[in-house]
Amino acid sequence: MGRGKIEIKLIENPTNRQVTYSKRRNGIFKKAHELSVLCDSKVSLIMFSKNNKMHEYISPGFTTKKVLDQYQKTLGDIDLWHSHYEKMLENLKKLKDINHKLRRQIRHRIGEGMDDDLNFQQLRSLEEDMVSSIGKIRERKIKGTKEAKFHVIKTRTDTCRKKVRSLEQMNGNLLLELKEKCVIHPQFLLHDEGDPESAVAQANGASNLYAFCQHHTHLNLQHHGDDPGFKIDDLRLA
Amino acid sequence: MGRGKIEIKLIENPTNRQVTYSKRRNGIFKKAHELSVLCDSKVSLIMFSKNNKMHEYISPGFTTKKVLDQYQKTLGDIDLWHSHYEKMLENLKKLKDINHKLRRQIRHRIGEGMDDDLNFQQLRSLEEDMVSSIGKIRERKIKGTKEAKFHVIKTRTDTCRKKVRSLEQMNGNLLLELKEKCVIHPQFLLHDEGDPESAVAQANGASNLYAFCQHHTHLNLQHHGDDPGFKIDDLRLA
DNA sequence: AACTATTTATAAGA
DNA sequence: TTCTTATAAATAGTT
Repeated sequence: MGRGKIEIKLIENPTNRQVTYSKRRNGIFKKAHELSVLCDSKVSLIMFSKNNKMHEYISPGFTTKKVLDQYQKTLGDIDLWHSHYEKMLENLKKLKDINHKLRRQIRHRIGEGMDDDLNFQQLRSLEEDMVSSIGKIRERKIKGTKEAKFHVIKTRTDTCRKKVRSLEQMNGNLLLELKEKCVIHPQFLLHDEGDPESAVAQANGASNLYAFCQHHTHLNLQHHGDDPGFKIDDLRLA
Repeated sequence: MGRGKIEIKLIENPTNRQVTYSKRRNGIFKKAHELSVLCDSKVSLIMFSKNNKMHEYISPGFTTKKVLDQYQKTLGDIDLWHSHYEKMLENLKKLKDINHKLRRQIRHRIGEGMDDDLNFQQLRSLEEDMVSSIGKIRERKIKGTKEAKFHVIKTRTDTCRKKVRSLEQMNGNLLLELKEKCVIHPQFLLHDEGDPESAVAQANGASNLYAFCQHHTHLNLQHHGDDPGFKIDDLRLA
């Protein structure tokens, strides 16, 4: 309807297209409104232009939320996010349930909340169970003590060894110094020589000490924060 | 546009209205489609007639879910169910967290999972705590035993009393029978009379027995299923 | 559902 | 964007 008839296909000229979009949009909105008045019907009209600008018409006394609700209803609750939402509700309920049970269990184990819901047999079994648990904890405690003692001893031993090595190296250095002096003053050459193994041991000692330092210098923290184990994305709409 | 001009107001005649609804609806759908083709725009058109029949137009390559998503986006995620949904996600996460912690606590209390995450001090405190808890459980067990014994005694006493009452009533009945016989054979009238209190006691005994029966007959189960403590409606869209 | 006299929407131009 | 206007399209009332 206009000066000339047009084919219904994409309008290539952007300006022209924009003008047509604007005019026809208003036309549709007007007609949508007329329909909702004439026939008392509810209309929801949402449009996005090519540049993603949104325009909306909604019948008076109606809301987009109502439209969506009724839309769900009409389609029998099978579509869109509804089933997803239901699953989430279920999940929530289950978690609450589990939570409740866990809390109850703990209450019993700390000797509370047994007045209403535990019979004698259950109390006896709980007691037995806890006695055994305490046993495990004590074992663990003892094991922990032993390990701690062992650690102390091991640390002491290590420290001792380090001192020995350090002293050995020092010894080696002194020996070398001594040798140099002997070159200058050959008269000292008679002392502390003729034991090649000693020199080897000293060299190894120094080498080991160096290795030890390297080892500690290159230690890095490998722990990278906490992992919540829960991705919000997992529960978003797919 | 038509044979005559019409005012834009509700069409009272239902048939007429239905026809107009149908015609104009098609007109709008056609225009919506033309717009989406001519201007490459996305259109979502949802209508409900007065009798709640739904009709929908959606641009090709578009879905109602996409419309909704884009709608949310455009309105800045502030509207509709989105915030509600986010709250639910948060809730879910919190519950999972709490659950995790509770499980850990229980693991510790049954003497498991202590290798990585409990130091000696914590183990000692846990042990102390559990010893005290066992104390409470034992107390409770003893109390339970006493109550059980008391219950046995009480039951025995009650049974005994019931027997007494039953015998008293029987006695009363026999006495009445005896009196009747005395009317017929007055020669027996000399035995077992002249003690009015005895008759009163017997009458009371019988009355009590009746009351007891009534009491038990009218006992009803007052427990009405389980209450999940969780209303799905609470979490629906308001 | 089809027809058609009329009204309405709008394409092109300003 | 808005106004104008010739013309296409939609549709109210009728059959």
